[in-house]
Amino acid sequence: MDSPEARFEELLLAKGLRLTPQRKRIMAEALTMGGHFEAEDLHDRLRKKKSRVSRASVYRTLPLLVETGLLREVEFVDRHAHYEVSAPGDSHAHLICTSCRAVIEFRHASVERALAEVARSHDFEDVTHKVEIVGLCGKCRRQMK
Amino acid sequence: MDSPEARFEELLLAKGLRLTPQRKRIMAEALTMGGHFEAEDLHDRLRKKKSRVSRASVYRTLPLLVETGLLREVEFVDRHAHYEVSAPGDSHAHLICTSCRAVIEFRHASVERALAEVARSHDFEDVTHKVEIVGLCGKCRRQMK
DNA sequence: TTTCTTGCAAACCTTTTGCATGAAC
DNA sequence: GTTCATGCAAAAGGTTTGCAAGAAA
Repeated sequence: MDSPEARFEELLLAKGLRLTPQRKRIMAEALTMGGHFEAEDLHDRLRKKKSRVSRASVYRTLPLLVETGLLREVEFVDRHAHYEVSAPGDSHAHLICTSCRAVIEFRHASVERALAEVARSHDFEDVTHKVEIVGLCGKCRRQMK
Repeated sequence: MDSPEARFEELLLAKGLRLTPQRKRIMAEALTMGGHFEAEDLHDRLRKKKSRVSRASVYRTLPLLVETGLLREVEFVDRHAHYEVSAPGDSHAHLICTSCRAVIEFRHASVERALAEVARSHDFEDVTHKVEIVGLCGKCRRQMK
């Protein structure tokens, strides 16, 4: 597997796009973001570093990073985009508590296996998938009683 | 299982809310929507029927219908809410083609089973879950080559 | 030099909200 | 009568876009 930089460059090349300092900075910073983040978080971090990149460029670059596979879009309870760094082979999903808003990651081979089977049986190429269980965590459930 | 009307009334009662003509109309119309729809679609249909209900009331009522279990929120590729009528026990998920935007429903018992197991093992109550496979359908994949 | 990219600010679009009026209970 | 809901229009808030200036190839 190539380095992130190389993969990003490759995608840009393939699309006839240019490798600009802004895109480099956005990519580099995105890869250092831990956990989930949104466009605004990334833009803030860049601004604090005096890495002058416009909000528009951040918004324009994020989809490219997703396309490259360096980021993944996650979390759909909110109505705006959330991202996380995408470690290949490290697919996971989220349990979201509607009461305390906790987000618990989970990994479960049999979910993955079942989804792979679904994609195969529908002649569908699974580029990415999103799995989210929305409900109540044990703590909140107990507090309600 | 009670009728939709009864279930909705029950929820309103439980929350100290009122059964208004607007809420009734919105519920009735929502249940006749086939496939996926958005708030605006529902509002349009009501307007065409000269069923005067404000957009605000539609937006305020949709979450109540989801809470009642009459509707389900689906589809998260777009950034705004999509709904579908929720037939109990008829949980299903979606394959979404990023090229032709086709949305294919699928049902797969082993996905359901795996998710139930995940919820159980995390002491989590699964109120609803969302499963979406994003990628390329067979037709688009072949056209690309 | 051509084409793509940036940054800015304005536009967009869905959703939410404040407020006065009106209706359910 | 109280409390809640409605409708309107305005605000909100994330995201997109038109455009002129500037940079990559």
